[in-house]
Amino acid sequence: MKQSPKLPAEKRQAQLIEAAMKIIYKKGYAGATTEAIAKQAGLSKGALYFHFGNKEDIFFAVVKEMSGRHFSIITKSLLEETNPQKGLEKMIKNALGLVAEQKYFTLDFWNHAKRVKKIADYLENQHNEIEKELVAYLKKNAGMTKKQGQTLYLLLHTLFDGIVVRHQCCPSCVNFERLQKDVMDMTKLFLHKR
Amino acid sequence: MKQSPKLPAEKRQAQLIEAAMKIIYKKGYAGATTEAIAKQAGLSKGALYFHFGNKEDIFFAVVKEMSGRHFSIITKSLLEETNPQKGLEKMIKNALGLVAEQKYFTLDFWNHAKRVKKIADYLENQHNEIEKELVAYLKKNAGMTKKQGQTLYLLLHTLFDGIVVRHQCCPSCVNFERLQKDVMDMTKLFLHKR
DNA sequence: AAATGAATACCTACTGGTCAGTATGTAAGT
DNA sequence: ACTTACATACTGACCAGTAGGTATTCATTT
Repeated sequence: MKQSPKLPAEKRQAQLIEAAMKIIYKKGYAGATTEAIAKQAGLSKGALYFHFGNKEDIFFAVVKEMSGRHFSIITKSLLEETNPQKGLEKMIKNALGLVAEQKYFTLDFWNHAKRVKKIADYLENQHNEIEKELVAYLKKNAGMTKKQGQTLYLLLHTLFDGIVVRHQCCPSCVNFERLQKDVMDMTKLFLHKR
Repeated sequence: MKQSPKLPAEKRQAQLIEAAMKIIYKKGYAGATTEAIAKQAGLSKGALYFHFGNKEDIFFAVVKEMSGRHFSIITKSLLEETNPQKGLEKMIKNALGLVAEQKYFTLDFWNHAKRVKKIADYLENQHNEIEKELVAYLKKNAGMTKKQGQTLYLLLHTLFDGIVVRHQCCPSCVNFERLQKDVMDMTKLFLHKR
């Protein structure tokens, strides 16, 4: 293999992260060999290791990238609507869109991430950040208390996680439209009952 | 190591299955070496392989055993109550009890199971069997149509899955009592709104 | 009752494949 | 010429599965 022209570190790393995301998504963490990741990026394993200390660092970089994208999509959805019902609906719709388009974390990601403390901590922190955003949004636009906002978030997150699992374990069972409607009903109930 | 006295095949296999369950629960499928499983059973790897063809067969046997126990707990809960609200509550309570007591499938189980067709098929079949039981129960005791029963099951199952995920990714986030109450509210809503 | 032989359930040492990570070489760029 | 980003060949740890050995058990024979 001819040596690739050099690239600035951050461009090269972004390329490697994209490649790793694809392979890990497809084969799971264990199945994603560093060889396969390097090949997907059109580079050598040596190049991969030049940029990342070990396989776990690669995975962490992938998780951060994906998590950042999710965060961005969610907060953007909320920002676009001041009506709480509409804001939540848009958020739910877009979040489920990620799953349907196979752009969200899989069971395998979770399974590995939770075993690595720094990654688990990072994801928990992201979880808290999103919660903060939503709670602030609901407080401002729906007059909810912090506690109520947190409860709604937990419930929605739980439903969402469940949908991810269902989608992966039994794709034919999951009717996204139906579930989206149910999740929205839940949201409505919560907004009007508190 | 002194050779263990012989046991009837089914007793020995049950012993190995229990051992495998423990180790796989603790370390995940990949982390559960055949050596560790054998050691947990107080036997040798050779003995393990005498009874099971390969590691996957061991895992399949474990999944079947656990799944059978879940099925039994769920159907028993329903049988004990003819009042639908009470029956569902008992079922939900006992199901969540499995999770809280760390007796239910983990992300790791799912993650591996879904990659092995015969296991995925088996679990899907179990899923359908439980659905049948619940649908029949709701039809008989709540006058629900099959479709409605199926929808409620999917929703409950989704919530349940989400709770499993939450519990594993962030144990401190999961207030079982709170979530149980929310799940029951969901159920109530469904029972009264249809 | 004790001895013997056969079957089989179990044990131990081994094999070979896999792959994360590394040492060394070299091409790209200044 | 020098630095560094990248490539290649290699290393060693790990572990599922296997081959050969042996202890346990039961049935038969003495």
